[in-house]
Amino acid sequence: MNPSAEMAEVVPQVFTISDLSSEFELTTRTLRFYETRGLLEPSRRGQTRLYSRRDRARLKLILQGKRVGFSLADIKEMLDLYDLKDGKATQLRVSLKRFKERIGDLERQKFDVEEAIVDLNRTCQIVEGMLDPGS
Amino acid sequence: MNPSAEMAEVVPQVFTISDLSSEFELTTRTLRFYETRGLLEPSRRGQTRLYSRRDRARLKLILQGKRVGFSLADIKEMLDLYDLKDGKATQLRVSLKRFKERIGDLERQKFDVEEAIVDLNRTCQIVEGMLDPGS
DNA sequence: CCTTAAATTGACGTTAACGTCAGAGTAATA
DNA sequence: TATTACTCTGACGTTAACGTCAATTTAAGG
Repeated sequence: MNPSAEMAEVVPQVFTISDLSSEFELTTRTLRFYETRGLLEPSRRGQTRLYSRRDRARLKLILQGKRVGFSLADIKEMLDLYDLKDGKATQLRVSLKRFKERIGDLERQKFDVEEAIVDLNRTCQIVEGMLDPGS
Repeated sequence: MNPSAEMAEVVPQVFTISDLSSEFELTTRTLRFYETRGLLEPSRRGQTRLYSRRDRARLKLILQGKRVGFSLADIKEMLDLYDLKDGKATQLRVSLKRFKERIGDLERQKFDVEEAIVDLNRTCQIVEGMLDPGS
């Protein structure tokens, strides 16, 4: 009745919540939180969550998304898109569009940060001038 | 009894809350909020707030601080430092230190953003490869 | 003086992404 | 089997920087 999980399993096929939390340095609270937000849906053995390798892969995608600044809501939408197996190309195109938009945002962000740096450097020079004995 | 404010005042000496809110494109709520946080303390005519040119100057500093990413709490501390007239050089040195720390933060931020951009560009290329008719 | 426009305070709401208990059940180990 | 060690759910808390009423007061203009 359960063709998998009864053969040899040298490589972990399932993970507990603390396996994943320690592997990715997240709290268990975070993993459960992601679940309530629909980003993960591990199976259960009784009450206890069992994460599959697929769940783990999704988690990796989630963290990648976070690293580049997507919100959890954005990430969920994109993950959901990938789950729709049909029209895959369309889904990819949708995500691609999002990615490029995000790159645009990031570049604006970079610009702002650069401006702020210039600004602050200028201010520093002024202040240093005020502190400078020669004047 | 009031040596100023009774002579010629071609240049506005006082500002209402809406003067400042429209000049700097803030809501009046924001100005009152800054006051509750101790960033501003305009005088009153009855209940009504009257902002002096000095208040306006402080507001400018607040907005500059915000632009480069300081929190309101940071800004308050620095403004308070400037108000202590003695040991001015020391105060300046303190602020200067803050500024440089902030520049460090900003540079790290810039680095992260750049990394994210690279990351996303890589991902885009992969996805584009998947969409590309030529395998 | 009357009307309308502007100002006031206070209290509660918002958003994101979790943190922090609390109380209770369950799994692994000696 | 006892004792840890882990897990579960649910509810409320947190942080920043304001936004959004609501009920009143006050100011300005004709």
